[in-house]
Amino acid sequence: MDTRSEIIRIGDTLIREKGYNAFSFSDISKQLKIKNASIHYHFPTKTLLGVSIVREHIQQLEILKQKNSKKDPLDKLNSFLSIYSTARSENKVCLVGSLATDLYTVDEEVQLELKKLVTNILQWVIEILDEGKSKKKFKFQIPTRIKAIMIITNMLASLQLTRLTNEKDFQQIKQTIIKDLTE
Amino acid sequence: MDTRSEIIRIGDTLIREKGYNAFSFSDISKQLKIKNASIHYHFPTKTLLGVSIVREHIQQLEILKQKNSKKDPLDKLNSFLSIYSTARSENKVCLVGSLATDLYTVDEEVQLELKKLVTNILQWVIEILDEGKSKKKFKFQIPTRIKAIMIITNMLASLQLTRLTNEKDFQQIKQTIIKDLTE
DNA sequence: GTCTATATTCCGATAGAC
DNA sequence: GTCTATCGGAATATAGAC
Repeated sequence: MDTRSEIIRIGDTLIREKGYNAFSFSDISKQLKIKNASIHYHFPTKTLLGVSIVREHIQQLEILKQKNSKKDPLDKLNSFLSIYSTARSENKVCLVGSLATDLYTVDEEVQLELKKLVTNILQWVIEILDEGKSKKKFKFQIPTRIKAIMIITNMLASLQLTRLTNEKDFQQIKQTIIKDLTE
Repeated sequence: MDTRSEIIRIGDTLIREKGYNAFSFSDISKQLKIKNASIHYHFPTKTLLGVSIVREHIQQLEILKQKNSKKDPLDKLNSFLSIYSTARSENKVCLVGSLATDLYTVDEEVQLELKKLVTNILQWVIEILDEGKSKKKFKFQIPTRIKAIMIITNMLASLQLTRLTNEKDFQQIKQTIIKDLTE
């Protein structure tokens, strides 16, 4: 893979393992076995790297949406929830959760890109829930936006909380979300 | 108030506004208008300050539990949820969420103290839910532990997510949690 | 595109005077 | 308990050689 993509990949991992303010260009350069200054060639500032990492998530989400566009609502929901399952298995939190706690320490460019990501995620989950409801696959009584946010917050914070409790809790919560919608 | 308590109070605010790795002893000393070295007299290391901040939350939780011990389950639940409402109104996230994302960058003493706090929070919510169910005040069909975690994750992540969406979402989620349990 | 070398700033922490 | 002064280290970032 090209160096630029590798830097984004490693930076993403570091943000989600340790947090934005805890990782340095030096952490990345050691893993890539190149020097600090070489990272700055690809990303002159940490802010530009941060924006690129968030942008990568927006692009990956778009790809996942496309892949699922012909599937039924339950498959779409499972695809969405699998994002968090993958993170859980790697003991990472999600990018939104990690950057939200550090929000007021990152430059405005990163904040704005993160808002775009959140908007896109929320929009997709709302679409999935609305489609599921109109096709009689999902049942829920509250506004779709609130239902969507409550599913997202369950998953987002489960990644954080089950670092401190029990990994099994995460799987049960995921199953409960699906059961709650489909029964 | 004594300097030691003020340091804990300011440190707590900084962790929940900006994150553990983004705040420095210098931030605290500027606010208190004393010098950096004076902070180190009260807390020789950042880790000791971190542990003291988490411990303060454990103590405040215990006080809140005591205050509510004679009240009915719905009042207890409202008291618990009000912790997050207060945080939301100050645009802070909760301590658990903030430190969970930075978990692998803090010393083991802080991690262990945070686990104690999480255990205590979870235990209290489980007690409230069990009492509410046995007194026919609350209805829910899933294991109490899972229900408790899902309520906690809704609130914890709402503080983070609504930094990026809309503050009104937070209030609706809180109301939905109560409605879901009581209807 | 990667390197060496360096500038600058900030951080956690300590010694010792008052 | 607070101060001045300072150490050692690490961070972001840049200049210029290869």
